[in-house]
Amino acid sequence: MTNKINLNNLTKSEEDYLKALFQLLIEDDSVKVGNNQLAEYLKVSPASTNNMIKKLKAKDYVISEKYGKLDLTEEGKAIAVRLIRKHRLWETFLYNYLNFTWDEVHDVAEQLEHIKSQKLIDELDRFMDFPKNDPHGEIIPNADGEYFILPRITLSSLSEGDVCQLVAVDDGSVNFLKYVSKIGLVLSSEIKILEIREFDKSIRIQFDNTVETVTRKFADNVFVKKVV
Amino acid sequence: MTNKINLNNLTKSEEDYLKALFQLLIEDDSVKVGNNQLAEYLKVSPASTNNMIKKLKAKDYVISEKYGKLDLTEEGKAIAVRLIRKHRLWETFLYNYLNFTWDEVHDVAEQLEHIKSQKLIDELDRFMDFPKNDPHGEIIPNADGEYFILPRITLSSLSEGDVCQLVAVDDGSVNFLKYVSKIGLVLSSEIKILEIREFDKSIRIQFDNTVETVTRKFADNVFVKKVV
DNA sequence: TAAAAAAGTTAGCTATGACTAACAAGATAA
DNA sequence: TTATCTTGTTAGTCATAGCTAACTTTTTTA
Ligand SMILES: [Mn+2]
Ligand SMILES: [Mn+2]
Ligand SMILES: [Mn+2]
Ligand SMILES: [Mn+2]
Repeated sequence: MTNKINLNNLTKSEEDYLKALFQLLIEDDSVKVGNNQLAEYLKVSPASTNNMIKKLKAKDYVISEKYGKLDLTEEGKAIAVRLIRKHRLWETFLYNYLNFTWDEVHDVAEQLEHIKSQKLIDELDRFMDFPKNDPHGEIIPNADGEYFILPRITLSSLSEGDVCQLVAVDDGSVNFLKYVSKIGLVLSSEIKILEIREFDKSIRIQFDNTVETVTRKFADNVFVKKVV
Repeated sequence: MTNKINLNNLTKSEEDYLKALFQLLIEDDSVKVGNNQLAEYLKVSPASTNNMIKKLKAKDYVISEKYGKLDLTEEGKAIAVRLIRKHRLWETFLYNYLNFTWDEVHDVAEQLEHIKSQKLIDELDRFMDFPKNDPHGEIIPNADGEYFILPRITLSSLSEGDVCQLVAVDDGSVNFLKYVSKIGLVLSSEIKILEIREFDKSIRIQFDNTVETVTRKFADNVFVKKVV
């Protein structure tokens, strides 16, 4: 009787629900996650999530009381972290070896993360010499299933005159990523906040001798660490 | 209106059926393929294949008359060939870059061949510098969808005294492939037929200073070209 | 604190892709 | 040529995973 978690008898859907719940639980730190919120995140109906949550509770991956909020068991979390590890390793492979761009990697990694083979992911990791971060700057969970969150704040939380360094970008929107690339921002870019316009909260930033004005919504998706 | 075939709206099952039918049609050259034969090959019930064939006929990938034999349309064939291309490119990647063994690649490639991304497969091909053969010796169909069959005969078809070179092995059985590796046979091995025992058709062969006796069944799965 | 809104649940439907059991058509053999 | 076997088809069932519509519970607001 080993202690190893069996990742191999979950459907693609079950995996996606566990990963989504994990991501909602860490995003809104300590804020409870509800059924409808999960439904909206996954773009399915509340009836669908309610149904799946029942199944995942029966399998001891999810905990919740009737009409109550959702939580993951340790096993549920472990499965989610392994999926995130696979997702980010594949994104790194596509980006570093197969000429995929920032905005192209996510959708294909969404498919590749469900391939069932422990050896495949171990060897991919070794082949790339155990990368630490994915192309969007996020930390890749290690083989032991340890999940670390990059210390970061959003660009929108800074004040005029602050200087920061780009550490990660949200990879949820292709259009956003194309936009980031187009204006020339890359990981580690040093960004100075020139001006925050009170009227619409738009922000004038400077980096690499470029000056751009970006919206608050844009700045919410850019993660930085403060330098000055 | 382009001439391109849309590979992206087929389910995994539909793809597997088209590929299976293609492989049966080229294996038993010109011999007709029936519903039950396809069912046995795919290890599903005849009712299941009958059902799927109806769907594939409606989509114009398969041709057949009621109670008649099965055939693929040009479009059906093109989809099958593209799947085989993906399968063999992934096997090559796993074998050449990720330390997978001969017998390990097939099952994972069965999953990877269904990932939907044209760029992924084009770039994987380029990354490996356009390999011509997969790890079992089979020819990888090119990007234009051309399918070539390796000129070959089975080891079992040779006579005493013949000398041949191993060009491919059947990749259907893990146990068979492990056995081939264990006795030391590799692609391009030069094999001499020392003796064919009439009693049970077992064959004594010699290669690289090794002498082995193999069964007829084994020799049926070893593909060679005659040297002498 | 009662009404309204939001959140969660249930019932019943659909599609896909398996299955078994019963049946029909075609091929083979006596 | 008729009986038998093989092959193919159909009907009906199940599991998975979606959906809508109706309902219940909880939370918020007036
Ligand atoms: Mn991603
Ligand atoms: Mn996914
Ligand atoms: Mn194979
Ligand atoms: Mn397949």
